[in-house]
This record gives sequence, structure tokens and C-alpha cells, in this order.
Amino acid sequence: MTFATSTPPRDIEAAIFSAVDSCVAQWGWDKVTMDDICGTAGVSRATVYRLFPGGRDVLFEAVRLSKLEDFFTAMRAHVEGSESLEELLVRCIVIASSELQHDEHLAMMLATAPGETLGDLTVSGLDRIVRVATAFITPLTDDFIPATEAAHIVDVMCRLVISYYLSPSPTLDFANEDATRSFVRTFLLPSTSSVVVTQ
Amino acid sequence: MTFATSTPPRDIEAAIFSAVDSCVAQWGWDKVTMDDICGTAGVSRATVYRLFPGGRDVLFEAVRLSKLEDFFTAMRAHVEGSESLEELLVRCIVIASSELQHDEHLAMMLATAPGETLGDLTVSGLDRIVRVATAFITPLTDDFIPATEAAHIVDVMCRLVISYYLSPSPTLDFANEDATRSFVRTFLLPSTSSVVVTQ
DNA sequence: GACATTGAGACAGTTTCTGTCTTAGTGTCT
DNA sequence: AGACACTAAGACAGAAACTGTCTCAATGTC
Repeated sequence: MTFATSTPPRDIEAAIFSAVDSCVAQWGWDKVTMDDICGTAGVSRATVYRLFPGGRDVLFEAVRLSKLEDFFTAMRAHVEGSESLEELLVRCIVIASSELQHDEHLAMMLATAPGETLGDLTVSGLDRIVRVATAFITPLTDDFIPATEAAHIVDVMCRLVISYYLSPSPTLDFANEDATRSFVRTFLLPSTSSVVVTQ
Repeated sequence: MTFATSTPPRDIEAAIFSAVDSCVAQWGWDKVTMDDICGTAGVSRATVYRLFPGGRDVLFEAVRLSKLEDFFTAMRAHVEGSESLEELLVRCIVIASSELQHDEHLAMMLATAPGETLGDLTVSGLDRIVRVATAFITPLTDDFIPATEAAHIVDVMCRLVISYYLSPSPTLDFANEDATRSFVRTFLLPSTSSVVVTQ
């Protein structure tokens, strides 16, 4: 009960995030103003600027980071308990690809700048996605391969998923489990030390 | 072939109207800029301002008027051939009410100012709707009642439809044909000279 | 009462939008 | 070819909106 500084600002932050969500859904990144967000969140502009010093850019960046973490949190829950590295990688790729194909809003949310889609993804934007993905997925690979190897393979996996999302190939659909499994066996697993373990 | 002054501006006007449509659908009245519309229509800003001198207000007014006429044109087609005044009025009311309930965009389109819904309908806005409705519907009543009487009854009908749309009554739904027929018999027809004709 | 937090709104600086204008380019008629 | 009508592109000033910071009063907590 002794949470020190009075009421927790988490509720307000959540309200603001939610407001950004619905505002962006309604008008798109470019058309949304801070007043729109404040109004939707039922919060004063002063409060928003106090919680996110730096204003619009900082707020939107926070929202995107939050979205990114939500995405990988949900994904990690889905792939947890995989009994082999192959299974883990396949599930990661399939789920991520399906989500991206299914939710067109997601790609925009994960992108770096407002109005920028994954298609215009900058180096820093890609880096961040890879970074967050590594942080969330790597722990799950502990049972199969060393951390350094995991970071490397997750990095490659991310770039592949994004690349195939941006320009889909007629010969390979990462949303298809069988095709993905075959791909993982051919290109990803041979590079790891786990081949001897699982085979 | 001798249409005198080169290419007809109708195509461009149509493109602009269509652009306004999709822009408003995407962003709403308030968020749309003239550049958005020009860009969507694939037309220079100079062209828009030349076709609609007065700019934004004039253009939007023209779009609304066009929508209004489209609406009543479609409605007139639906009620044409009614064999009695009762049938005509019932059909008008039911169709208009259904359309309003069905297409939430419509009410906004018919309203006067951008962002203003029928709920904020100003006197002039209501007047215009009544005026257009009268112009479109009155001719159809020629077979049954004199024009002056028609104008009066159409006026009353318009206001009722709008009123019941704005604040629906639990006891009367104008989208329901039977209820509307009963209503027309009770309140509208007795005021006309047609009672003796059809009864 | 001391403290922390929020809402409301004033404020200047910047950006965006509007509406008008000029210019150059295109296609059509004579 | 030359006159004509129309358009795209974009410069431009003035108006409007947005941003980010600030102050102050109101509220709720210890």
C-alpha cells in the first residue's frame, strides 16, 4: 500500500496509449494532433507533455515501442514450450508473418516515423525491431543453443521475415508452416550447433 | 462533336467530387485539406479553385448539394409509379428513414457545415433539405393533390422524418412500413383534399 | 497544512493551410 | 502555323492550426 507517490500514473499512461491507438485508427498518424489525443484520453495537454517530455515524437515513439513489446510478448507466449529449436523457429516465423499479413495496422505501428510504413523502414527502425525481437526470443533458445548463437540466428530470422513481408515471394510463404519448416531446416538450422542435438 | 470549348469540365468535376467523397470517408470533414483532395483527384489546386470559386466552403457546399440531389433522385426513382398519395408518402418516408439509418455518412453529407451532423442542423440547413425535397417530390403528387398542398405536406413530411431520425421514438419507427402507413393515414392524409379521391 | 498531481488555458514560435496569382506546357480549333 | 482554352506546377502572403512551455487554481493524499 505504500506506493509512495500517490496515485499511479499507469492508468493515465494507458489511457493515453489507448487514445493514440483509436485516434490513429480513425485519422492516421499524419492527421492526429496532440489535442485529439488529449481529448480522446480525457486528459489535459499538460499531463501528456509531463508524462512524455519531448512531446509528440516522444509519445509516438513510446507507443510504437509499447506496440512492439506487446507484439513480441504475445508471440513469445505462443511459441513457449517448443521442444526443439526447429519448432521454435518455425513457430516464430509463421506467427510473425501471419500477424503481419493479417493486421495491416501492425506494420505501420512498428515502423519508425509517423506515416512511414515498414516499406520505408530506416536502418534505425530495422535495428530496433531486431533488438527487441532478440531480447524477447533469445531467452527461449537457452535450452538449445548458446546465447551468442541465438542472437545471430534471431537477427537473421527477423530480417528474413520482414523482407518476405515487404516483397512476398511466389515460391515461399512464411505464413505456411510446412514451407517454413522446410526453409528453416535448409537455411537456418545448419548454421547452428544444435543440429547434432536434435538429430 | 462541336462542343465548342474543348474538353468538358464535367469529368474533372466528377473526379473532384469523387475525391472529396473518399477523402472525407478516410479522414472526415475536419481533417481534409484542399491539397488532399487535389492530390486524390489528380488535379491541380488551381483547377479546383477555378471550378469552385470561393474555395473550400463553396466546394463542400457543392458536394453536399450534389449528394442531396443524388439522394432525392434515387428516392424519386423508388417511389415513382405510386398509385395513391398514401402509397407515395409511405414509400417516401420509409425509404428516406431506412437510408438515413443505414448510411451514417449520409446524414453528415446532408448537414450544412463540415463536421456538423444533422443533430446540429441549422435553420438554413433544414430549409435547404426541405426545399430540395419539395422540388423533387412535389411533381409526383400532381396526380393526387394540387401543388400548393403538396408543398405543404412534403414540408411537414421532411421535418417529421428528420425529427424522428434525430431522436427515434420507441413507439414509431419510420423504417417500418406498416407503422408508417398507419401514421400517414392518421396525421398526413386527413389534411389533404385527396381523402375523398382515394377513399 | 504540506505535498503531489491534474485540468484549464495563456502564450510565442513554428508549421500548415488557404486562396490568389503567374508561368509554362498541352491539345484543339481555324 | 497561330489563336485559343485549359491545365499543372508552384510561388506567395495572410490566416489558421498545432506544438511545446508555462502559470495558476483545483483536487486529492499523507
